Amino acid sequence: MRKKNTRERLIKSAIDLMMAKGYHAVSVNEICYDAHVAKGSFYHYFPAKWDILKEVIKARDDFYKDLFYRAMAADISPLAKIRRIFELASQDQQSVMDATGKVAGCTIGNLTLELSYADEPARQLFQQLFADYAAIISQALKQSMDIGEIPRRPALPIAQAIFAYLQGILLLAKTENSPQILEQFADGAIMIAQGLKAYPA
Amino acid sequence: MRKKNTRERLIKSAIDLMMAKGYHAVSVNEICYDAHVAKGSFYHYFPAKWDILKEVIKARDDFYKDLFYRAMAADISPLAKIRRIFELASQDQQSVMDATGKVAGCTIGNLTLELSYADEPARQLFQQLFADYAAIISQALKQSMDIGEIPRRPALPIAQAIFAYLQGILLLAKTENSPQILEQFADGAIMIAQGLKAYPA
DNA sequence: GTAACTTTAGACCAACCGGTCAACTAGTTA
DNA sequence: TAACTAGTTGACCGGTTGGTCTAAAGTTAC
Repeated sequence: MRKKNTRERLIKSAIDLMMAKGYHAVSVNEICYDAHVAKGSFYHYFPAKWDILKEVIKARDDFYKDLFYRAMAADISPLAKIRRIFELASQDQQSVMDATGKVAGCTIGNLTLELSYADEPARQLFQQLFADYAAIISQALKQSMDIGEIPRRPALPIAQAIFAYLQGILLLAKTENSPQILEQFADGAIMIAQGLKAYPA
Repeated sequence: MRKKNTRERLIKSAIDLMMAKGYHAVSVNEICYDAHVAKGSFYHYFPAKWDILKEVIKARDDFYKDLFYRAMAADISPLAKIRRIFELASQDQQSVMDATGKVAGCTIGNLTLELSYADEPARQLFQQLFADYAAIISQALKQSMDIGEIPRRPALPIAQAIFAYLQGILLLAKTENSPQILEQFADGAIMIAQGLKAYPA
């Protein structure tokens, strides 16, 4: 048969389903049904279920990195860029909610919680991704220090704290099923940026 | 036969396993095996798997509420009480790590992410629990305002932000597999307490 | 036209899932 | 001691899981 976009459709279905329900709660059959693909085709493209999970993580990571970089590229003050991350995340959650009726939270964070206890390789992968996001935030913090917007001090731990705060607010938005919460609580990140000292070495 | 502590053993095993692996990833068989109980006995005490999950949530909620109240009861400044929550959480994660080699994170937060998308009653339960924790933190914030430690303003949203931050830091501690992170980043909560304004009504 | 190769299809597999059930055991009461 | 009851057991149920496999269909090259 024609070598159509079967693989892409499978990945798209896997993304949609795993964003909503996580990894274990989504079955291979379910992905295949959603993508209108037979099971044999699934295993033609992916050696195991784990392999499509990697694609899901990659796709979501790309999406979030783009979101972060969009915030960084805005022509606003460095601190406002950090606030912008929360605003863009709020819009993202709003669009998911419009489509599904539910706030899904951050797929990366969700999968981290689900997998990183039992699956050490997965934990290390997520650790790396977290470090990437913190590094992006760290850039904005350094810019902010350069222009005297906030006091100069080690930026990375502050960036980690802000990213953790973002994840916590995403969890809150999920339990409240309210995307606006991300905007409402964005100021917390600014407070951390302004006030948090580096943690003791 | 003797009406021993079968029920309690099942609950204990369920707590241990679900703290580590979540809900879906733990099977009834696994709980029974761990508790040295036959499957029939499980369903003698619990109508369904969901019912033992409720016991797990209740037990962990009791534990965390006790942790929060211990922090509140300490003879220290209100802001220091909030910091104390992070210290106690750090000790808790450390003890879990000593026993299992892994940081488990907050069971309530973990189960929230796993269940609250597909299971609306569960989501509402977690929403209530979150509100309870925020209410406790809110008390400390009000005390802090009373003594002029922080500026007076609506306490509840600030408490919500601090609780969200705690959850985010717990996620970070889990990905880094490092309990100390909770202490290292406790200051972020103080920054939120000092600086965050109430969100727009 | 046909050979070689890729893609698709779904029946099939052992293992496991949550849950049921009838038989059985032990302690309590009469 | 006989009846009753609470507690225990594991075989068993239909359904689903992740994953396999063979055969057919589509595509390409000669």
